[in-house]
Amino acid sequence: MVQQVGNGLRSATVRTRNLSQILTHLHLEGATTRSALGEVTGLTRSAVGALVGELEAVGLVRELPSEPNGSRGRPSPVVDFHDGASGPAVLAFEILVDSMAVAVVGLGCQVLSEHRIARSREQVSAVDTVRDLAGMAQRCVVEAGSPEIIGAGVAVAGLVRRGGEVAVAPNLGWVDVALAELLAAEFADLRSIDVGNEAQLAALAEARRGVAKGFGDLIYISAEVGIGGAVVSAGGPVVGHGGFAGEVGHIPVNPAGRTCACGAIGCWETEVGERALLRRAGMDSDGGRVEVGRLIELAREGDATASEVFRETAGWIGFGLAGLVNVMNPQMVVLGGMYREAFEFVGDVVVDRLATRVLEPLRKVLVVPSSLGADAALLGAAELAFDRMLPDPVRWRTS
Amino acid sequence: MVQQVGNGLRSATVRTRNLSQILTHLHLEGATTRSALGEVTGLTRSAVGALVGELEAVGLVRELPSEPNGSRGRPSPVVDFHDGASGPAVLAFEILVDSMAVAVVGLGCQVLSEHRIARSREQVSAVDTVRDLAGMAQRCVVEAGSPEIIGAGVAVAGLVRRGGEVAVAPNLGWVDVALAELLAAEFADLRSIDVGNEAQLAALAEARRGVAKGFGDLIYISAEVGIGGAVVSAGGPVVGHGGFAGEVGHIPVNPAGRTCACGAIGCWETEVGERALLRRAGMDSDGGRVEVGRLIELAREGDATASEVFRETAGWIGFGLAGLVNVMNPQMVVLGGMYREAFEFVGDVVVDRLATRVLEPLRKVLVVPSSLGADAALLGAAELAFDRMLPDPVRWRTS
DNA sequence: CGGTATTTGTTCTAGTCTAGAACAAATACC
DNA sequence: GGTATTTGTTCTAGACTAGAACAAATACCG
Repeated sequence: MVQQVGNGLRSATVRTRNLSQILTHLHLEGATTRSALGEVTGLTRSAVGALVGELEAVGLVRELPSEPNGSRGRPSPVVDFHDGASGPAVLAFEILVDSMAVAVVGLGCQVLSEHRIARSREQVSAVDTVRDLAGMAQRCVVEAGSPEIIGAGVAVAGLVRRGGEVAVAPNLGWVDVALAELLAAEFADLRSIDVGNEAQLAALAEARRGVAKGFGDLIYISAEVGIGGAVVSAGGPVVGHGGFAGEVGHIPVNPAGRTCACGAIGCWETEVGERALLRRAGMDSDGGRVEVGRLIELAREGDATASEVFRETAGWIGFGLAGLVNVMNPQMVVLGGMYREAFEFVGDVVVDRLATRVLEPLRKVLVVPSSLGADAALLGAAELAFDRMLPDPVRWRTS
Repeated sequence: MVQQVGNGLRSATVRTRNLSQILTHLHLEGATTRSALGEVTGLTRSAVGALVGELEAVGLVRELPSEPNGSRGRPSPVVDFHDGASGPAVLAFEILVDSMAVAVVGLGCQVLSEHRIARSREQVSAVDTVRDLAGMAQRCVVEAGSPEIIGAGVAVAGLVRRGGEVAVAPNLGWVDVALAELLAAEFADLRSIDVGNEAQLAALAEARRGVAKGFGDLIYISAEVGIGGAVVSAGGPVVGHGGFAGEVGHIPVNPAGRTCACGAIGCWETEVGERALLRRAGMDSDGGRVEVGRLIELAREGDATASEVFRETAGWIGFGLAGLVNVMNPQMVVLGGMYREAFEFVGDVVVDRLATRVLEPLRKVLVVPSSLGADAALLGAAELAFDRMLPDPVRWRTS
């Protein structure tokens, strides 16, 4: 246990934590009654009343008039967030290899507006990317009704340091990009800008609002141009010392395998990446998302070659996942990106492979497609932004 | 973030957390002054005085008279634990394939007495094992001066469920053993008995008191009969959904490899386990610890074959570790067991292999031998026991 | 339709716990 | 011996919730 200096508790801490617990519960679980909030927190009715009163006073929540609910006793009023632009919101940004997205998101992860654009895989500089995002963001904010923006989160396809710099994003052609600073220059009023890796943020979103909600231990596999991943353990992200955890594409799986783009031989990505899939199908390895879509369509049409390609690839997916499952002991593996699209052609083989390669006590692991799909990383970016405010919501709101 | 019901804070929580923070700090960092405890916690002198007073009143700490320390100002008294049997202690048990150990351990992980015995690899039943441990424990307690025993921790070479049952320990021949219950039957007065995997507990000990102290993200490799491992992330253990995380020996590294004892093909253990090492050296694969010791001696004497065997094996160690490092992004990898003994013959090659196979931003990872050595798991078991009491020490002490 | 039962909101006081001021004590320095 | 500095002790103020008492709002029952 890493101990932090200066963490002695005091009355003010009590208040702050209780306010945070109530707001966080509403953020994750949705509107609920004051009475239920008492049960959730274990606090008395008077304490909950005062805490909700304070959150309401600073405009973070609203109390709806109580209505009869068919049971005896005084009905309890419902505590909810404000609709739309009446409450605070965050900006969520997503920068992938062939697309960019911006959303304005309110508490409860209410998407107030969202814009997504495709772009070519030609590598665009960070400066140009941020300029484009700024334009999209302005339009998004206006379209959302110009809510108060309290922060921003950014999901990037690359390795992101804890401080928010993009150390390297090979498929974007970026090295040592201070992305948070570039965005801060465009959005001078933002109080916080946090940057994270897209797979880690997608995992965060699936754990809170997607297929993995309620699962404290999971692995998320992001299969876009590269193979990325993320681990959630005991409800929290495993980011590692530098923030770079999750590079599952570079797990060595075959000492006699192919040379990877990273320079090593036999990485998992050389067997299950987009290029590997297309190569195995005898298609243009550089065919990108379009060719992958074609392959999926061929498989849906019953094309034997396409089906066999997915079967073989699924074997390798299972091969690499077996190691991850043996090491991390997750409840669930969530497949995103192209393996979410192709889940029907790979799911069973992956499960079979895990059944033979994972130790028996660890074998009860669910393998599922992402439910948030293309929005996973964007919602994760929004959560990242909210996580700055939720620990001390009233202070954030009043300063 | 997984939210827990009933976690509202109140005045009593403030007191409990502050008492815990002080005692935990002393447990991990050793005796220090009241004034320094004020700096550590951020609390006022009067608050710290009252908290230390309460810990002293229940016999958990003692305040040594202050002495001039050469600087101006009133010297601050030192807060320390009681010596030896005057303070509370825990029982630490360790059950490996060819040895058993028991220790009596006081706060601050002061080993008051320790007994360790070798035993054959013939599989001994859990019931017989516990009976033997009970005898050892009684002798240990007496030898330690019969301190008050407040709990017990057990490190086992096997897969341990969160609830403390040994799901399977292949090398012990155990399946579904309720070890905590067996021990509870022998030690009716114990307030708690917690069981954990030996690699996870060794990692805990190294992170708190060993070579990895202060490192929040690390990987521990236990190389005994089998290859086990553990991950510590952000200062906390990664145990996974069922508590079974860390089975690094069964990471698949070679699809064309050998059949593992677990039934799969190409597991890491088939290339870096004890039997693999001995096989590669042309020795008796069942030669065990003695033959490994001989191989190390041969290498020390300059035997070219022995050195080459270690070099080749180190390549495989690095091959598998590269995946772990890419996924977990640790600051440090700690090698225990036989690779701690043989570190001088494997360390450099492991580092070289990581340098070529780990992504550049993740490459700054230290590879070091365990400093706690054979005691690591035992001390980890003691920490496990203390972790039951430390969150609410006064309640533990007075009820 | 009035009385009863139940559940929750509001008001208020009691209690816990630390913050911080004021003064005391114990040192080193001049 | 006086001054400066640091920390301990004592005490009151303030923050915050616990919980009692009463009020309000419902459903149920005869």
